[in-house]
Amino acid sequence: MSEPVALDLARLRRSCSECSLQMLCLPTSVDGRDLRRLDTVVQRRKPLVKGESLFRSGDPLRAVYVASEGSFKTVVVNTSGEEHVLGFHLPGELFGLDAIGSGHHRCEAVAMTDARVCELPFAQLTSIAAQLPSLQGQLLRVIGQSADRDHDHVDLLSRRQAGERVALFVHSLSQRFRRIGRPADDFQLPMSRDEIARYLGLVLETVSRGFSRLHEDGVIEVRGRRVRILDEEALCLAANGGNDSLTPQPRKRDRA
Amino acid sequence: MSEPVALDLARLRRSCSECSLQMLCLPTSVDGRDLRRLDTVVQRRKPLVKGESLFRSGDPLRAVYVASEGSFKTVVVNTSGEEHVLGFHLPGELFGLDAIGSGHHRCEAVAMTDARVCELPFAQLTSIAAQLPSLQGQLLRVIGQSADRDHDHVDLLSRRQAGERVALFVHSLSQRFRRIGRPADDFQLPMSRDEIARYLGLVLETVSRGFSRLHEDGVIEVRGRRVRILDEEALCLAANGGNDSLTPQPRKRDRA
DNA sequence: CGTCGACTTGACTAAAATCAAACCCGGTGG
DNA sequence: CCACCGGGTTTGATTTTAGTCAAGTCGACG
Repeated sequence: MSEPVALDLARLRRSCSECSLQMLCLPTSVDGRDLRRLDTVVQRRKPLVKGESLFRSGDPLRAVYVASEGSFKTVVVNTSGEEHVLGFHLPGELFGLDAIGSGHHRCEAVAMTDARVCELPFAQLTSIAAQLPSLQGQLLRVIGQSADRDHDHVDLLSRRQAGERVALFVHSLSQRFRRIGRPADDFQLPMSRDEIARYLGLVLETVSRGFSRLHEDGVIEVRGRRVRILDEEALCLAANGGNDSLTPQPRKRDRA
Repeated sequence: MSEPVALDLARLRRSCSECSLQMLCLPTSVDGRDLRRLDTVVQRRKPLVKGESLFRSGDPLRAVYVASEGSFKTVVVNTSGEEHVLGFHLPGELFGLDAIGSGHHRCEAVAMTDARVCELPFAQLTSIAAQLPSLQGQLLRVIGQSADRDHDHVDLLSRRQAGERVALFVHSLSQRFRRIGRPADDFQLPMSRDEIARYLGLVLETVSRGFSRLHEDGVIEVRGRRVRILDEEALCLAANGGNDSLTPQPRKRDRA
């Protein structure tokens, strides 16, 4: 009975090895038949090119998604035509959950780079979850984690100082890179300054100045979208309003 | 077969008639035995006095809550000691879902007025949901709606102009009052200016000025916490950056 | 090698935070 | 009944901050 299970596990792990959904796709206690059934749910999708939309505001909830390659942003455009970025989604992070409440997507998902996604049809997912308690639990947890990210976003937006927002953004992005198994102190930003700005509730110039400031304070190294974290502790400090000490007086002081 | 069901429904409806969880507690297609089982989950809790906490940051997930009387706020205090308000919870609105992702609460829930809550132990809720597909669906939906509220909050915080945030806040609060069966154009705010400010990412003086401005523009009537909406359309307009037209030039113009 | 888009930097302006003073209102006690 | 708190709120004057406008710079790509 455990022979075919091992095979299925190996295959699934191979296809989703870097995926945040491992814990969703591979509940700890499921037998071979369940696993095989689960396997049928995950669908490969054709690749998307940079700028292409995966779903749009108003689309009915069909599936939730995970990028296996590339990154996405979810955005809303308000009545005045401004675009707000609700979230960034790195490879391996689940997104598209925004439609669960109403049955329709409230935002648009756009590929920030060429990308490839796995699609999990929602109806099938829930119907299988109904028969598989461990999957139900995992599903709830993953949804909850997505809500946690929204809370982090709110926390970010509530910071008064623009510099704090930028620092916290860099730091949390770093953490997320670590979680998906990539270097946390040296990475390439998949998004533009403008997109960061629309995520942080700032304008792009202010974001740029934030990066520059962190750079000249020796906290990070920035060249365009390439970021390297030199002093994580200082970064945390800067994210919590502690960077006053670095260039304290606005008076004519070079540094230290 | 339909006789005993009708009785249970009547009793449940009576106890939760104003409750947003009606659709969770009363799935459309459940038989009498299921209903009775669900009934056992909901627990009445002793009343809380103003300022009392229902749960604190770090507490393990035990239950989710609905106030039957009174209102709550959920807050986080960051490292610098500032308190951010993550959400306001009117009677009938579900809260406490923030712990689903990690198993621990990430924020603190405080009664803004004397209050009374219903408690839904989470473990029981999910185990029953596992046997009751319609309840599982309702549970997901309610969680999704909670995420929708977070998105609205993000949307609010992304607005550039302080006036827009205040206007949008008043408007969305008005909608929520309507949904719980209270007058949407004449209500008492359960929270202070300071709490609103911490929710909107502003300082209390700015919030106060926002209210005053809406008042003198004839959009709402404000006296302390009493709010009456005079012109809903103008309120929506103000929430979307359209109130420039009311007092356009900063030059020395009295009004119209 | 030139062009274009993304990013940086600077000077100025608009907006919100801060600091500080009144105000209003509900409650208390003379 | 009225004087007097005291908290929450409003309002005003000033300072700080981020937004705006406008040049530049950098780098990728044809």
